[in-house]
Amino acid sequence: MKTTIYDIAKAAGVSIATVSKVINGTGRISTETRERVNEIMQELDYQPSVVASALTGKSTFTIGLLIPDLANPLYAEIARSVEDRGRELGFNLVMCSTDNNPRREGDYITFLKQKRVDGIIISTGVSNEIGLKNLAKQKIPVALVTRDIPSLGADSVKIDDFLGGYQAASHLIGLGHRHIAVITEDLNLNSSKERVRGYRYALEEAGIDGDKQFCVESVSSVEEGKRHALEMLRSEDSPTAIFASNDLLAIGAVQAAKELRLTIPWDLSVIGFDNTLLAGIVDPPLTTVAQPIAQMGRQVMDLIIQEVRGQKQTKQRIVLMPELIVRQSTTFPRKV
Amino acid sequence: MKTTIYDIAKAAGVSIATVSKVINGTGRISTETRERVNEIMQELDYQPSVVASALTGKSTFTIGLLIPDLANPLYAEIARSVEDRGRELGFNLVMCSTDNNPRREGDYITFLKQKRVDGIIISTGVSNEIGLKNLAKQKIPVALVTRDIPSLGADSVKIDDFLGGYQAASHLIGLGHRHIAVITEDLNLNSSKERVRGYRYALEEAGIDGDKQFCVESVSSVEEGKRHALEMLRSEDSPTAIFASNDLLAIGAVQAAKELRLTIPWDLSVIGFDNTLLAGIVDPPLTTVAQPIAQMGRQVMDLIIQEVRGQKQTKQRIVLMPELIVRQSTTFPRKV
DNA sequence: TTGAAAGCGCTAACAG
DNA sequence: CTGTTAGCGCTTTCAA
Repeated sequence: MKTTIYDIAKAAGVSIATVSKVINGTGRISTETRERVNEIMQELDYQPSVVASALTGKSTFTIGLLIPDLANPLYAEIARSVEDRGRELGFNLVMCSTDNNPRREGDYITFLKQKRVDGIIISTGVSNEIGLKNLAKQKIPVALVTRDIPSLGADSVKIDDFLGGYQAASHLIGLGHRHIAVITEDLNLNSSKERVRGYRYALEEAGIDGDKQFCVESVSSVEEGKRHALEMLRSEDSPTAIFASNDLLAIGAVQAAKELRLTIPWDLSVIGFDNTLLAGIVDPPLTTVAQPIAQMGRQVMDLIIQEVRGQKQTKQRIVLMPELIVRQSTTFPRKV
Repeated sequence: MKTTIYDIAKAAGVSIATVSKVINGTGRISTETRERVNEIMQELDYQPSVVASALTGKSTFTIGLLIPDLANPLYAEIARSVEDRGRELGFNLVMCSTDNNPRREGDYITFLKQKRVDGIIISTGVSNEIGLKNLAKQKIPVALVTRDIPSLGADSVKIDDFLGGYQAASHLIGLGHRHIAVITEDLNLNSSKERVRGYRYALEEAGIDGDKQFCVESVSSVEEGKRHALEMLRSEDSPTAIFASNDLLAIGAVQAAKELRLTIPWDLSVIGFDNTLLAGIVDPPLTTVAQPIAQMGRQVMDLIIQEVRGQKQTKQRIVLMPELIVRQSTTFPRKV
């Protein structure tokens, strides 16, 4: 049998109440008994059950994290930073990869509710908002990273996607590009939409007709990015630069260019988004718009824990600035 | 207040025992009452508390996963497949990135014990074996992926690392290489040791003196791999090929070669290990030894769940075969 | 400073 | 087929 608080109490010759108090540092206990109890707990390798303690109304000390796909480096990196901050604060993370599948999302949310997690962090794509609103109604703390759902009124941490798109396009325009295509992830995502909007804004500012540029929506994967890029590059008026709304797609574009024997950046400039591990590894290294991933993960965890602890009166929306990282996949256009 | 089994019982005009039975499908309940109870649970959006149910001795339906680093694609991919199988079976995963830090490992194990997880899957590096043996003593199911600790006698799923190393070296030797350096991860890891052993075996078989080859131990990262490769390549008798014990290190080697203006594979062949997402993305695409990651994740989860359910009498060690994936980072040596 | 006892939400005999 | 009841391990008044 697992050793319980009763075993400790008996061995120490005190009541379970006393043991409970020394565990939690509550009430007033004589140094003497405290020490004795502590020793005994050590000896018996006693681990208080958070299951039992949670049943009495305390925290479960676990947070759920919903992301599209753990195998996608962006989300793995986010998860890692969230996990780290959680550990520092004494909370564990249960991982939920949804593949942006609303059904799976729902299933996970149900699981998490049944487990009575203290809060849920959401970074997943096209959330079934109904489910989320329900959470809010049930007073389960929710926080968003990487995205925001304005109508939800939840804590959130994200970058200014509009600005990111703007920076990317401006960089290209500054280099002299006038014919800039975009491959974007699902436009139902606010973040994607904003990135494209920023891009368009930069175009307009430069007097370029945005409507005449290629703009395709793509599933977020290297293969699909490649497929779309190939199509673009094979067309009559192929672009001199491609702005991809994330690194995966950008890498697809790079591969497409190679397949067509185009040299990057001379024959084609490519700019990505996110600055994941991958961006530094492709050849040539990818110019991209960086999200401060580590910081974002840390901050959402902080937000949600504050919420859990009831230390917060107001929700907050934190917006961080993206940063253009210039590497070697962009340069001035060779052709006019 | 959260709705409880009592609320349902009252609303349905039955006892909580009855409700419990319909929830769990135990006992004999009339179709009529079952339906009524089910309806009410729906209406009230009732979620049975696994916290409470766990306290009565049932499962917590959560498994802990210890890995070195979630941000490392290999482990992210493993985690993903473990997670997927878990979901199918009704289990959640709590993520623990240890950075191979024994202290952190210990902390996580303590957390997991307190949460009363049903089992722990371990893929982390230099585990403090004492902690693990303790788990076994406390009858907490443990399973290993990617690695094995013979003295532990636990379930495990891994590939034949020796064979993998042998395949890698044989491939290179077959191409005509005679001067093959190796950059390996921490040799305290059994898997690394085996890979190197396999490599040496192939060398001997071909009558090559293994002792005269470079062999450096490196921290597992692109940067460190690069640093070591640079050193090798700058030396007098630089190798014509490098065998790296994982893709990260291999990529470092690729970058080193580029920095020295060596063309891969013509001036230098590089072969990696693991076949992560990265292998297909570097330029040139990496020849590497693949681990069947998805399958491994699935199988450990299966093993540990069987253990949890008490459906197993004997532990088992599952050894899968690695597979050489030839891409474009290897060819015959140009220089003699 | 300590302890007795009620209760958290649910399961599992055991009775009816 | 259904209900009563005694726990599961811990927290928290409330007395002592």
